[in-house]
Amino acid sequence: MESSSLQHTSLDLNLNPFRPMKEVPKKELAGVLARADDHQKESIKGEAGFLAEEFDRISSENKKLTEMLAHMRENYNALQSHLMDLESNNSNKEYLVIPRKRKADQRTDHYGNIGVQGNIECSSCSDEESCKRPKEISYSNAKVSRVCVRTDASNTNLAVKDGYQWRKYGQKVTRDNPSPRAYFRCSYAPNCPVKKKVQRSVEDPSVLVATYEGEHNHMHPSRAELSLGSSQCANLGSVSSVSSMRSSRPTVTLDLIQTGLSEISNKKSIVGVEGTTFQQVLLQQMASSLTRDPKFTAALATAISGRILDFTLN
DNA sequence: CGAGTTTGACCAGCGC
DNA sequence: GCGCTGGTCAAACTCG
Repeated sequence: MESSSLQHTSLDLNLNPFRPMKEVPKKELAGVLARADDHQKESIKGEAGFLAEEFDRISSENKKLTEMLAHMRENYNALQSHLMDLESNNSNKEYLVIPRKRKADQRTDHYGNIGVQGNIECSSCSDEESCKRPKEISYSNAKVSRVCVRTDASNTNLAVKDGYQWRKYGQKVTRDNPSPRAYFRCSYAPNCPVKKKVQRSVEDPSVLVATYEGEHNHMHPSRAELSLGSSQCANLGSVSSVSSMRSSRPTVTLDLIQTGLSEISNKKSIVGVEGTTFQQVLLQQMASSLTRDPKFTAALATAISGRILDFTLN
């Protein structure tokens, strides 16, 4: 995310009553007003006064909301810079929190692979007891990264397009999340040890959380295509390059609905895309919440009619 | 027919 | 030891 994504989020509702109205049929309104008698004019004026007050009140609310938004934006920028600092500090550390370590991860699977943590394989372990690891292990090669992908919540497909070729080998419903977790292996290269777990976020079912383990031992498919002259779309690159962090790692969110981009070349482009999509999502959410609010729509109708009355009475 | 997906069974680690 | 849980296997199935 980028601070620039929040630069243009003020609530400009175009409610300035003093703005010239080119689209109003003036002659038509003048004719209607001329036909009305004095009593009707009086009542219209009274109503117009009330509506003007109401409009002022709403305008001040709008101003307050705009100020609140600006304040939130400042807080967001401060948090963003703080996050960047933490991320840059963590990039020098290669400590990963391993929730569990199973013997199966060290054994050779039916693909002839060492487990995903093969580069930290427990060759020195003489027995089962000595193989037990502390929860926090220091090692430098194993990569664990997490990528969030925004998708349609109604879409049950757990596929996360990142340019690689994945083969699903299992699915499981976990305790902490009602949505199933899908397990994938990289099938682009026969001996690629990379595995991927995809599960919907508990907080937001429209977000798929993909956890990548290990490093690809082959060229990225898109680069292979690019080397052949195909430059149609860039890809995520090595997923490991997106993020390799601790358990408190920040995540990268791609909005595939908004952008239609399924593949992005690097972190920098992800940030850019996410900035614009974040702005779009924010605007959509604001618009939908406003249009769903009957008070707001009534106030909007009042303001519009106020403009018409201001024009006709002056 | 081969590659990929589904899904129930199985295995291993962990806590009690 | 037992039950719970996450991860993996593999037969059956689907699809192009």
